Amino acid sequence: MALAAKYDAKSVEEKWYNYWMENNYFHSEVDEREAYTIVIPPPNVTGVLHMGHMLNNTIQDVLIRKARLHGYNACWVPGTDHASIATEAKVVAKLKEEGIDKNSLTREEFLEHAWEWTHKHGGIILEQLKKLGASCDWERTAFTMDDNLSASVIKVFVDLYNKGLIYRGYRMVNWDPEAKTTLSDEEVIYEEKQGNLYYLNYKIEGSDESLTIATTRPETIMGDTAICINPNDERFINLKGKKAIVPICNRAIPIIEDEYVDMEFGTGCLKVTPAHDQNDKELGDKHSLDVIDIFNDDATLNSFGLHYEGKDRFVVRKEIVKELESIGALEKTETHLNKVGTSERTKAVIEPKLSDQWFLKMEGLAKPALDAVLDKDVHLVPEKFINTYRHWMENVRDWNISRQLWWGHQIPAYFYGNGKEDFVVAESKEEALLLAKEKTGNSALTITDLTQDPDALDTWFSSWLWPMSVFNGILEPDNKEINYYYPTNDLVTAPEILFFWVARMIIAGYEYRKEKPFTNVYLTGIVRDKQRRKMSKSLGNSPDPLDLIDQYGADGIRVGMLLSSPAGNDLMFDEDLCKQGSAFVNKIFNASRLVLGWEVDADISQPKASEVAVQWYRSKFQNALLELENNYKKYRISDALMTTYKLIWDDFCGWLLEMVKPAYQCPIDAKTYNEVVTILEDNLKIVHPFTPFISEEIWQHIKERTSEEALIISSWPEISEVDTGLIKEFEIAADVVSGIRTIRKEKNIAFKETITLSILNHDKIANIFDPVIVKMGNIDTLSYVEEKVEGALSFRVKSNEYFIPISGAINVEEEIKKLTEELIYTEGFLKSVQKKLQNERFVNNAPEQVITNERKKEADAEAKIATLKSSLSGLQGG
RNA sequence: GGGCGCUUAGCUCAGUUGGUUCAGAGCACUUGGUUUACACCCAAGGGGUCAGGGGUUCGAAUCCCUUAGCGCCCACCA
Repeated sequence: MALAAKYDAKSVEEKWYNYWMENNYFHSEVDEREAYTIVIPPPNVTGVLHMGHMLNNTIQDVLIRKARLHGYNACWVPGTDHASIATEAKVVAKLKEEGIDKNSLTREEFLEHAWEWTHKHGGIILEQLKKLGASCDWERTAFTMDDNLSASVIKVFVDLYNKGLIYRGYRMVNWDPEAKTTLSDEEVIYEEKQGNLYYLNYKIEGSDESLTIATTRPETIMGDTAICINPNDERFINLKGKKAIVPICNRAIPIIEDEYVDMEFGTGCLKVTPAHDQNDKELGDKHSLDVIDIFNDDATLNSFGLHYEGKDRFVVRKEIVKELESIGALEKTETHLNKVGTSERTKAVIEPKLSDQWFLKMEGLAKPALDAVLDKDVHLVPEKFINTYRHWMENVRDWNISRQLWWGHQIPAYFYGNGKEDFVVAESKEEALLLAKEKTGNSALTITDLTQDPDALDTWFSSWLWPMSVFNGILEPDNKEINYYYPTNDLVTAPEILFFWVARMIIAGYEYRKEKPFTNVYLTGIVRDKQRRKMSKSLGNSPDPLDLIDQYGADGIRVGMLLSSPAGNDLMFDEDLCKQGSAFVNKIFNASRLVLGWEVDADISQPKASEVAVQWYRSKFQNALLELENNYKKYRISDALMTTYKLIWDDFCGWLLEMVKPAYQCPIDAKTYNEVVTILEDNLKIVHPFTPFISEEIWQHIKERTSEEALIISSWPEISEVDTGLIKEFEIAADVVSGIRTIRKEKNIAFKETITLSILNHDKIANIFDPVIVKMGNIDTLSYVEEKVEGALSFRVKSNEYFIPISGAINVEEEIKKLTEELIYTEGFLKSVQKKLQNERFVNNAPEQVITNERKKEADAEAKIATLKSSLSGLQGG
């Protein structure tokens, strides 16, 4: 069956994806081959594909397809993440639309809605990945809340608790009043915002004096439990030991002294609100101050807020400033730039809040994970991230792992009483009961006396186990899959989650398998638009990936995305890149159509030009294979693509096919045809990771193939020695062809018109590619001459001269001018080389190789100058 | 405030340990061509003081110092 006149990406892509699926090529089972494993960074279960996913997963697919071709047992494990806070927020919003308030539901009822939502929207993103061509082992699709993955999480929690690494603490945490949960430090984004610094007067108890403090948060004065000054501050000596009266609430609070206070900032007087500021909390602990929490969970004021009770903190801020002004307590207001923490998910301004939370001690755990990266046991690509990683790991703080959410893994802690320590941690409630009985000595306890901690675990507390839990390596640490697939090979992810996820996976890997989870971490950049803005839903500057696939084809997008995406550098996405990608696909298609459309005649012998052309291309191909190996080894995927692109576009299409192409409507000899088809097949193999669909399409068109012979499971071409001499010799021939084209253009000689070429060289050795020159230059006779050809146009390649006699007058003046320019340039060049060689210090210090090269350059230039001069004198004389 | 990185052609980027004509690639651009696979084509061509300044060296895009601009990470200054 001949190839269609036009390439139809859509039907071809669907056809081959189905074929691959039907034949189970993506599926991997443990066998005797070496494994090559990638676990997908699990996208949010209810998310949709965005450009970042496109880039990320294209790279993973390139790597996995290449590994598959290399004969590895390639396994790409797909899956999704329950994304506790993001998903819960979506479900809450959806319920709200239906007029249902989350608080009116029981946990069980809410979870039912959440599961319903998950089943409805979950996995959409995985279907989208199929459109991209992702060759994931779909039978292994995992979800962080699958039974065994959940059990793994619980088991790990219990284990870490028993090791004393998980503890419960009353701490200042980041509170998201919108989602009504705590956040880890990493989930808080600090933004610089223009705010105000308010100067407030506090009266001194029992006197007419007052002091002035500066604060950015006047609404928190109801929570003030002290004023703090620096003991060395002479301005305030008279205040020592006295008390100040908080305006509005008229409460007396002590004036304490601590060197923590910066005498230069504000007024040198600080109000202390231990319930709502980390530093104030520390001061409070140090000086045993009262703690007054004035906020409800939604950041409205509680009864301590007096007449502001029930109002939002920002409303109160405005109103209280007015009230303070009216009673003369507001000294002045200054604008002030400060960093405001906001929730990564809800964008709400974070409120520091004291509460009981679960923490994981990180310091000891982090050590092996830090060493692994520093020792390059785990290799970060690009390496610039090592520094960032080290900095974080050396300063790692305890991880707040509890969230006040329902959607997720419920913390396996069971309370049997109201005391702070009245709980046990166990994998099941039954087990918990036994432990509780043991701990309390109260054998009368029953299961109903136990209440499980309502909090859920941070999402990352499940994803940090991902490379192990997808192979069930936590529950069954010795199962054959985990032993076979782990450690995985490459992880491809965004630098944004280096700490959230990558670092923690390394930590978990060493803790639970005494081994790294992966060998290489390829960190992609952020996909931005042409104006360098991050692509985001809110900006509306992100194209819909599926629309792009419709328009340019999946192969086209894959190429487009990879054309400009060096590791760790952001990708400036431009749809023109996709155009270039689909143009490349089109080029492959048309070249194949040409080759496969040739009529073959077994009786014609192979032309010399074809024979040498094929030899040359094989060398170029080998050379490209070497380059590709190097590119892939360094994860320079864009470079690997460009190497392949140029090989196919320029060398294969531009040169090889033109050199072996038979005359119009003439058949091709069988030998050349077979060789070119084999070459085409090799090309398809190396381009397959980038453009899986078109390559499989052409591959299957070349001949009938069994399911064992599909391109996707064929083999990467073998590397053999490169004939660099052949490549160099060809370059000379190509230069000659180029010289001929230039003359044709200058003199307006149509390609159809044949010309005669005479070559004057000193050793008279014919270039093996002369037949190519004849064909590509449309030469009627090519001959070697001993003397210059009079009245002919000429050009030089290296020290050879090429003459093309032209009927009709040649412009002597013009020729002289051209030759003179060339002469001047060459002489200048020679001079600079000679200057170098005459420099004693150069000759003494430079390596021999460099000097030899310079001498060769000198000799070449001298020879060329001699040729040019004799040509010139010939012209001028005649 | 601390740390890290970046700045090379109109755009996106290469440029290994300083050394061949090293100032490159792709795209874009200009000019010309095309009934013979592809205008998603072919050929030829223009275009950069390698951010500025200083230094080391026989030799610097490459190493060192410095200035400017940009980006990222970390940090509790009210």
